[in-house]
Amino acid sequence: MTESRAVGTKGMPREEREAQLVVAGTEEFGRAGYAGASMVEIARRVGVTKPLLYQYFGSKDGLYLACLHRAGSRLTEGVATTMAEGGEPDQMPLKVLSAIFTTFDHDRYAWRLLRDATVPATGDIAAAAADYRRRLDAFALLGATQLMTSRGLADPVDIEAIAQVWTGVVDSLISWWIDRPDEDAAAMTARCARIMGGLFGW
Amino acid sequence: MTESRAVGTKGMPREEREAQLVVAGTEEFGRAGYAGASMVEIARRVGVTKPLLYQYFGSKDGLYLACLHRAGSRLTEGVATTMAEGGEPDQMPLKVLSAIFTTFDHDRYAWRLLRDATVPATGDIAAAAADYRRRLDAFALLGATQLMTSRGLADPVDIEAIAQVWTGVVDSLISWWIDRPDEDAAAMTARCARIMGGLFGW
DNA sequence: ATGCGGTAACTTACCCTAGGGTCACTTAAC
DNA sequence: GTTAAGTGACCCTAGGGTAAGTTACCGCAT
Repeated sequence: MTESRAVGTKGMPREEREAQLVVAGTEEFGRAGYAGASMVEIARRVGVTKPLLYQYFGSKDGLYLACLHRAGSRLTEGVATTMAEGGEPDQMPLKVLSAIFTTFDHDRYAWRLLRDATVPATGDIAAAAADYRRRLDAFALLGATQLMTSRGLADPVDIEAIAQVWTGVVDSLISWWIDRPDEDAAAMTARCARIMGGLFGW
Repeated sequence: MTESRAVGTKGMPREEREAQLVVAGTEEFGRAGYAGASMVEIARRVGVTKPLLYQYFGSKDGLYLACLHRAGSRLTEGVATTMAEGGEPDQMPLKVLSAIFTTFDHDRYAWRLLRDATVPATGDIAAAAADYRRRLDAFALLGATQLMTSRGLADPVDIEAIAQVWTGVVDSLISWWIDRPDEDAAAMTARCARIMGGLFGW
């Protein structure tokens, strides 16, 4: 903890402090949601006061957007890379999960920012989050289509539903993981492999 | 809508008005979360003002608890009844889904109250919600255990994870359903049957 | 080496509004 | 005329947002 420094201490360069604040913000927004999170609490976590937070990010929305863009871009890039590698449709879900777990091992709340229901219904945040969700949903839809056509189930609305359920599965796996900090990405991936094997009879 | 009545109109009996307010509250809390929902907005939906809401429910927490208890008891009772009927482990998930869809066809937001991350971390609401979740999780755990032991997968931690994923699946199905008001409970159940058939190769 | 400005990091103390919560009152119905 | 349904107008606090100042560091000229 940066702590008990005298007033006016220079502290650390802006870039580094911003990174700290984005990490703290991601955790707090992820935990309590946009509406439930408090700016002073986020500042306090880093050992700094609110005005600095506002100087760097302008507003609560500004901070949220910074957190959201970091989470969203890392997520979409990671998933895009994994999907681009291709492979058996049956194997894709596990590969994608593995990529997500590895990327967010030390940042487990990030995923939740894209699916926070408490952000204002209109505005920059809603638009940005919807955009990231749209991109991820497109991947999910692609994966679901490949998986289902390989099994002769082709109703497009069913496939939409499957894609959404898939994101819900990721959601709940991450929530479960958040509550078990000792389980690392590799263990989590292995667990999912085992579970899917058992459930789908592979 | 009860609308444009003159001031001081007797209106309707308390019981009926309370029921309306609980319905409106459930929708608003479900949509925006505890932290994001506004009491005046909930009153406005019913065509009434805030003081009446407070006279009947005492506080925001009081209203939330009323909504939560209605949702939670209906849910746990419905699931308990369905689980008590017994049947093939493979068939239970669909039976439970069917019960949930039927019970909440006209009250689709109710499910979300049990899983709202924006309620204060301590206090009556958190305790009550945790209790309902605990009961539902126990059913999920039971179902997951039966399903998995029938397939020779017995790691208890894996089963915990499966149970949690199951609740996440319900969550995302309901979210998907909320966005498609024309799909009724029967259609939703049929869709799930089709999807599970395709995915699990039944 | 020292003093001295400029700048960047950071704070204290404040403003302002949204929204939770209350009071005193009005009117319809029996 | 008593009671229950309902209201307009208010209070108060939490929390988003800001203004003005304080201190440390760095580069530089002497």
